[in-house]
Amino acid sequence: MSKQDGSGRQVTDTPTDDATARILHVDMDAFFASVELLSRPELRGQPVIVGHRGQRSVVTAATYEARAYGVNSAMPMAVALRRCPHAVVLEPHYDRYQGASRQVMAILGDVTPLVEPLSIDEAFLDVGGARALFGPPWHIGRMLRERIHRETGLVASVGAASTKFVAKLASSRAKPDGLLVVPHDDTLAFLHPLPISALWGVGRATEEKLARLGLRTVGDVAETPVDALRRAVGEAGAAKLHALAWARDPRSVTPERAEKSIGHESTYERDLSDLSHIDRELLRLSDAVAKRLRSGGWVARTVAVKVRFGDFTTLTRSQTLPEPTDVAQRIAAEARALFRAAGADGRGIRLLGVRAENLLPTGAVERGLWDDDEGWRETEETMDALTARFGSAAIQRASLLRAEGRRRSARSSRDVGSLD
DNA sequence: TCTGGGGTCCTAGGACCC
DNA sequence: TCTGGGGTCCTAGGACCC
Repeated sequence: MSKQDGSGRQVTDTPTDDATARILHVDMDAFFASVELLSRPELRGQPVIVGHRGQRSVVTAATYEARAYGVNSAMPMAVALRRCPHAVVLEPHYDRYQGASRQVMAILGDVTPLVEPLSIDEAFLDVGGARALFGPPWHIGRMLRERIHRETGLVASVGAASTKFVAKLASSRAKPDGLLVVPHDDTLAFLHPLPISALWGVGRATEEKLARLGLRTVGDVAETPVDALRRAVGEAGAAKLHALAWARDPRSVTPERAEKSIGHESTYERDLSDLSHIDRELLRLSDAVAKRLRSGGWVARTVAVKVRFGDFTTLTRSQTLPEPTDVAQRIAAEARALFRAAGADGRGIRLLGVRAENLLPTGAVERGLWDDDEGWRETEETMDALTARFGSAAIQRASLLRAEGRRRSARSSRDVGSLD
């Protein structure tokens, strides 16, 4: 591992020529707040919070100066301002963050096409093939940090390791404004002393379950038999946790990932109770969903609504449609029916949400590529056309659906047979 | 402390099929 | 006639991540 500065944090300029650390995790520091400071340079060095000032709003982002007062993302704004009354609160500007994100992702794309954006402000890179051009991972990390700062005025931290999971841990350890390379041979020494909450997928609930088994560190999880973990966190969770605790993470960097659902939701300053108002909101949310479906080239087979009441209890209801849609009125009609069937009216509504699930590429039905009974019509021409238009990730999903279509087709022909 | 909005993944039960 | 085990889909809810 690279050397450390006085605070125990790894500094950036220690050459570590280690080709095993081929996965980079690039994570922007206090991203939204930093973007805001670009247009408000006079606020540098002050505690700044990004978020609405509403009764029910939360902190979207905070500068490190604000974090020193115990202010964090997702914290209720009221709490944040109690902790740091003199903080400057700025309204978010998502279009600016999108723009900055595109700039940063473009810089990453100059190093390798193997860039997988994880969110608006972080991405994985596989630099295994970029070594000949750009040098070892630490050198690429340093170059990226410099370029990002020079060209956008923003600060990124970078972690490098042999797996995604450890690379991400490395970048968070390097923050703020740092670079940390964890060579393969140092991985377990780096990983095992960390608290279990460092494991991906371990939040408060899982942490408490594991604490009941007496587990505190990642090393503790590594030494626990999978069977014992399974009883605490279930089948998939146990396998995943145990693997991660031994730094086994087979996930590769995959640049294109098809969306699986598209949704919008709103929390209201005052609870809604008027049904016509609720219907208008469901239409507004459905319209936003439908617009994004159409611009992404999707139709949805399933519509889901989410309702949160004044007491914060939450329910979801969903319905798979006889035919997929990207039409706002159709989605809204389903959302309204689901809302009524849930028996939710009469109580104060704090939040409404509409989500489209089970997405299919648009035009598949109309062009005869998809049939509700037969699924995908598998011809070379249709598959080529689909791949060209939607990318391979969408087509992977499509072939799953095609298999489903075959089963359904088999079922319906049996049904016909039984009627004879 | 009193809890946003965008998502993903997992579990569990019932329906249905072989 | 009564029965088992395995698989998938659909739905609801919950945990988690940024």
